[in-house]
Amino acid sequence: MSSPLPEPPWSSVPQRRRRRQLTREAITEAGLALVDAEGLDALSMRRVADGLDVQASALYGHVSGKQELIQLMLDHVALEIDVPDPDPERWEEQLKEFARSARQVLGAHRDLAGASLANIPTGPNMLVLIDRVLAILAASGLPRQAVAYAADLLPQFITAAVYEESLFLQRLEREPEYFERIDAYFRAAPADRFPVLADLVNELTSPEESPGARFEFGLDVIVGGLAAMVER
Amino acid sequence: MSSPLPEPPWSSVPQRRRRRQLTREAITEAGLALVDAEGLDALSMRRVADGLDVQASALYGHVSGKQELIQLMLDHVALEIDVPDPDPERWEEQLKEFARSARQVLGAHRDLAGASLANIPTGPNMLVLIDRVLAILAASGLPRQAVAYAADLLPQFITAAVYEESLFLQRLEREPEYFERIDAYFRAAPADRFPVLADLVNELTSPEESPGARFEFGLDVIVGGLAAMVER
DNA sequence: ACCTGAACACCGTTCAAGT
DNA sequence: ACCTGAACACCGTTCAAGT
Repeated sequence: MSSPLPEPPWSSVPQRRRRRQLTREAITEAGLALVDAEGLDALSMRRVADGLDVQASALYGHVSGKQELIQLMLDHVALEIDVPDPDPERWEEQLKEFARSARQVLGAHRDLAGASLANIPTGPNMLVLIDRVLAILAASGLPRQAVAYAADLLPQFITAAVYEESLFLQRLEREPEYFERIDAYFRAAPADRFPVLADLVNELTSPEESPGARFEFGLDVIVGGLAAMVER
Repeated sequence: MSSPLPEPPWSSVPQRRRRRQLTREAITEAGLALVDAEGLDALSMRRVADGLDVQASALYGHVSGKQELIQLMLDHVALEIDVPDPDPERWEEQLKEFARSARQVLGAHRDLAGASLANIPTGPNMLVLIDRVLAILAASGLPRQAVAYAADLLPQFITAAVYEESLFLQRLEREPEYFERIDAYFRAAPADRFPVLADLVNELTSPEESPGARFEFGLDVIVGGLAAMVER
């Protein structure tokens, strides 16, 4: 058998090399880039692989599957959320500061929040986040079981609220007349069959008077409800 | 050409006829039966069609697609949710009665609640539901904008809470040792890096002392938070 | 009018084969 | 050790063709 010929000098050109080594981090960031660009529905192992110039099956050497990829993405994002160090005098405002930071960070990744609802995140960064939120709650004077439940309720509210906001924004983006359509739908509800709805149609359909007013309302309700439970 | 032969008497046997006419209602119920049996992930146009002994493409003569099917399923379920007639003296307890009924009805259909988060339902039965919940809120003395926002917040809480409960139950069903795994995971968190979490690990991992205690806590927080906003 | 059959453009995941 | 290529068992949706 003849020895293989040496590679001619121009042969290295066509094989465009991958920009970076395939790692869990690279895969995670490619997944986030995809969600940022096109939303959660577009997230597939095949398209993440495309973004890294590899075959989908190559990803399985680094992550166990789509579920783990989503967990890695959520944990990556969790790192950016700010939680203040506990100050027992200001626990209510501090919970709101955490919630606003979480809303901003999560909201920057389209409807990624939906993945957080479907797939309760438990990565290392998420543990740190929970510990820091628990610290604020523990300084509130709430009973211990209430502290534990509140650490579940508040993130659940944040995630659900951000998810619905982002779905709304995404839909508006893809279908600019969407707002007018649901507006018209509510206004078309006959007052004899839907008396209260008809009476409140302006409040139900009017845009938020300030950005995040609806989110701030939910925050006021929940933090206010917790404050009412503090034993005095 | 020869005339076609008459059908022999035994030929009608093998063509097993469909049990009922294909209608939106039949499709909706087949979808619910599938979700009840196997959960939201198993819901596909092809499998719904299988359950009705038709091809998937046949469904598109009755519903515009999977999104509309989900809307029909949610609206079908909404009909079963009880909302009391408004009594201004009891608005707080009445909101809780609605929430408990919604939890029970939604929770009976596995993780269908997830579809309600992803796909904000707006069918006719849902409109009636919103009108009736708004009626209770309108009798509370809350400001009008707060009434409108609360009619969003409360269902959002219910849906998110039921969704997470059902995902947990579903996971327990498929992986009976799941509870012990997350239990061990939380207990393994080192106290020097997660001091508050380690301190509260019993409260975080212990099962609910009574069924729905976690749901009732969220309900207390939200309804209590709303009560604190009533102008007096 | 309503359903079938085939097709199109996708999925997640596995696994033998290559290098 | 790590990636490719091919395969398996699925998706939602469209559309010409049948009855």
